[in-house]
Amino acid sequence: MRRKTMRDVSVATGLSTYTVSRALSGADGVSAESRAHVLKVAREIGYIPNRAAQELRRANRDSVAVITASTSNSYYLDLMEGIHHALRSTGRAVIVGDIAIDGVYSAELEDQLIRRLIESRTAGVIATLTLRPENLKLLDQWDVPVVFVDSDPPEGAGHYPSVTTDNYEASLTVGDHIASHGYGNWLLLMYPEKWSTRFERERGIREAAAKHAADLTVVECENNDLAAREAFERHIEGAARLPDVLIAGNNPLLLGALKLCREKAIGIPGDMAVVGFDDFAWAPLMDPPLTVLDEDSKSIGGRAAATLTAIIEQQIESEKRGHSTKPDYKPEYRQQMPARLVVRRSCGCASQAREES
Amino acid sequence: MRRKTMRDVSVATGLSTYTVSRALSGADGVSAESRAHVLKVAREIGYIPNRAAQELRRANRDSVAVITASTSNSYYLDLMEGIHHALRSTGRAVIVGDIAIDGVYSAELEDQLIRRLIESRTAGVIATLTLRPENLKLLDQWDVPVVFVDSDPPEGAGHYPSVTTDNYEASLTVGDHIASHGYGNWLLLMYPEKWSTRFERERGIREAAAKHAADLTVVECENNDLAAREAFERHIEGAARLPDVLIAGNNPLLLGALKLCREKAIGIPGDMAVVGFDDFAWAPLMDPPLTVLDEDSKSIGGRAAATLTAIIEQQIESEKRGHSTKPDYKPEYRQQMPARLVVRRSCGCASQAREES
DNA sequence: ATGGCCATACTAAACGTTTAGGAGGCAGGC
DNA sequence: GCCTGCCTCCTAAACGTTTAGTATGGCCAT
Repeated sequence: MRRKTMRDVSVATGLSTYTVSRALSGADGVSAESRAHVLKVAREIGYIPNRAAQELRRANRDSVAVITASTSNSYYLDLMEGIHHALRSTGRAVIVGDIAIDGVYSAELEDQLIRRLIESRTAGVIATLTLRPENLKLLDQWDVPVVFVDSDPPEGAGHYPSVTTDNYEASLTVGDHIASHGYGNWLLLMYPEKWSTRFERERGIREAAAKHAADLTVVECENNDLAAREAFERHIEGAARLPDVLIAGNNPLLLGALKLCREKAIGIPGDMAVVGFDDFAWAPLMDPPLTVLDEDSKSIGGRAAATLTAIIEQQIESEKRGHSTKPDYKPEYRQQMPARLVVRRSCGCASQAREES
Repeated sequence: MRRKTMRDVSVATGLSTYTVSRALSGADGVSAESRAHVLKVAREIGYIPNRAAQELRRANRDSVAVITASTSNSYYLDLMEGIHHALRSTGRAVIVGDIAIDGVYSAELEDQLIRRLIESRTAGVIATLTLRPENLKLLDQWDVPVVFVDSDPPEGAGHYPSVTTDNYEASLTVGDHIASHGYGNWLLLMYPEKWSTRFERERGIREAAAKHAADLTVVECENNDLAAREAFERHIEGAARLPDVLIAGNNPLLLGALKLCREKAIGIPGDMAVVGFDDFAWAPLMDPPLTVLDEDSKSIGGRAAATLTAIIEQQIESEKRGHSTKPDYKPEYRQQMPARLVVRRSCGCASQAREES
């Protein structure tokens, strides 16, 4: 059975493709009867429009891309849920582009993906990591709006919208809390700078350490649990004694470190306290329950998607009026969401019993 | 700056669009010099092809969609990683369509998504749940191949490819293991039938219970932790005593049940043993470490993507030869992957010490 | 010379929509 | 009767590619 085109509907109804098009799209210039007739016939013969043709003709872009690298971190799930949820009502499809190979970021993949997104005239991009400046420039040339989520634009592109946790504030909170336990020897386990949340998180912890006169060591490793485990092991083998407290930069790193603790029978919080970033479903059930800094990933994702949608809509509007078609990045699109310290027991707090489930 | 089209390259090189097209696509019929010249000029003026036009003209579909519902289950992460990994080399983009609203499957959303996928002439579909028969028929009419992953085709569509864990075998293994502990009173907590893995899992457990003369109760709840918690609570309130062992149908349900155990101070495995389906990163670190049936989600995802790719390629081949363009579903595309019981301590096994990290 | 063959390149017609520019008909006001 | 304005609908030209059909020139064998 040959695919039905608009011409088929046109022939079957005896109306021109003009009328069919207007009827199906809900535009005016068509009588109520004609419209009803067209809709009926279209349904009967199983006509489904061809988006490639639509897009070509009206030069409208209608899907949104999310760029991720290494989604092994479970907070991506919430982020994605937030994004999907917010985008649902706009009718835009979500294209997920992962630019990591076996968990490691690849610049080449990033270039390929960006090119591909431009080829398919993507309506907008949500980036979960800092993009290369060349690629950002390319997207700008093609008027594709970009919103950074839980990450920042590259150096010198500060006007781009971004939705992040207020990581600096958050880290200060973490630092203050562990200082309140009297720990003087801190170890911060951190992922690479490619994920730019590192800057503010590290700055906050450093500042808190200085404020509370604590010794701070920062250890960097790749963004996955195996690397974290190894880096942590190397560190404690080289050190005279265990740190008082381990601060894990995110979940995969926390996992790696805890695996080593389990293996080496390092008691938590007895031998060493532990604090992490990003809450996750199983944290309250761990042994001991983990104290973590919770960011509301779902809201962050939703907010980012909503911001992107607003920019796209505004762009479409101004295009209609013949104005510039560059995305309009308003300062208020740079948003920081508060985080919340979820105190459980791994930090050394006694029996914070049952907080939220 | 106006967007560059192929015509611009044509003018700038003094060659026809025919030559430019062939040069860029790497087809023959173009001299080496011309090709080099075209490539150089195209790069210089910043030409990027328009996919809508390409797709329209060559009627080729080139992205692949993954249909999910409620991705709160973390095994989706591995599944997706496998899919992305396998699809990377094919150059096909991945479109993720989530058809759940606030964690609950929506048929209406399914219909919308399917229509949209046909509109954009998607090359193929990976479904993580059983689709509605109407939608499957629609996809078939439009020659869009579908592969089910960790789920089955609907009734009467048994010839569709699917990649699943051998859930029946797996459940028998689980049943045998818990029977070996001497438990005689089993509780199975299960998600709705919309996720079709339920059938085989339940069948296996039922059969094992019968074989070992154990009492089995099956409790159904929505596919999320809150619902599981509530259903489990209602059950134990209505029952004379705790079951000897709780078998959780998947991770979210396991999480919900464990939360209640923690709250009610139900000791595991002392008061009640626990076994789950689907391993996850934190399971070995739980208190006690969880005994679960591990399915290799990443491989399953990869296998499904590879199968789909094979079908698509074959379809393109046969189209070239003017043959039928229906997807060719070979029987061997129905694949079952073995699962592996990861014995830790929640089942009652003593100190299975340190298995894989 | 002539014819055949190959490599290279061009022209123009698609692909399936949307939409600018009109055409026709009808109603109302002069 | 004629003009004007308003609906409704049509014709035909885009949108940016790919490709069938064709042309040109060079080379080689006859």
